[in-house]
Amino acid sequence: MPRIRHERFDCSPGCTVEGTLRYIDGKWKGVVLYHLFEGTLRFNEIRRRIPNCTQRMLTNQLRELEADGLITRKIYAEVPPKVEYSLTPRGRSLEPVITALKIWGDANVTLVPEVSHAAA
Amino acid sequence: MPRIRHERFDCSPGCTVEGTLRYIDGKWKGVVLYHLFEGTLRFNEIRRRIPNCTQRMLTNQLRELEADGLITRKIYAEVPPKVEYSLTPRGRSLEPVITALKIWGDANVTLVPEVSHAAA
DNA sequence: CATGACGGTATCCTTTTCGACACTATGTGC
DNA sequence: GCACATAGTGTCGAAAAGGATACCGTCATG
Repeated sequence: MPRIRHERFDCSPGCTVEGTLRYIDGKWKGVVLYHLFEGTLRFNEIRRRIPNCTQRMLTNQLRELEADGLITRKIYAEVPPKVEYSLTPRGRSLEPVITALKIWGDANVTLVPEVSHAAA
Repeated sequence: MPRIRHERFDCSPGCTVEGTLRYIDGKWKGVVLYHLFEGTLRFNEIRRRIPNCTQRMLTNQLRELEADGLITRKIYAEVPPKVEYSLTPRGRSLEPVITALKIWGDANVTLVPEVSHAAA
């Protein structure tokens, strides 16, 4: 959960940039959203796509995304539990943002093991 | 300084999304970059544009942006110190990303004082 | 002589984040 | 009767991020 970056987002024109970051910040939110653009996924399907994320962390990130109205959680009252996650329209509207992030990353981040101050 | 999100960015296709976030995460980096798109700015010019950011924090953010090769720092050996910050080409290449962030924020974040789990 | 502007540092402390690990319930397969 | 899969929750502790505050040197101005 990112800190509350500001109380209001009108302090300067660039503030809404931070406002958006508030939603997609959180160690795994970007990737989770990215995978949900493919379509609805079950909990463990997401887990398998993001192996480094612990179960607890994934739950947290999903809960925050849900609280922010970006995804919905659909529970099936079945015997082996089944929960499906999918994007809300609001979540889907983030697609250009995630795409921009991915394009830049593909061009500038690709397979860089240590990025600058990682050693500090 | 954001934690090292992954060691490598090839774990899944969405990973470069996180890779990009690594650069613009940090409480004030997004806004700093945003303001530098206007053009070169001196230290205190940036400060005045982001009043809620403490001097120490601003210094930190600028140093990290510099270490990541997104901005350059030009020191003039003058009597009242003068330091100018401007974007590198790499930093400027983030413009579509910041713009996407801003567009979404303007449409979805505008003037929301408390955003969801802020009270938690 | 004191104050302010400039561009920072250093130190301390609190809050947040995140990872490890254990634990839950139910039903199925072996 | 035991393990496994599902989708979680709870607790603990370390590390990182970030805020508050004080301090630095120099020159100009009042």
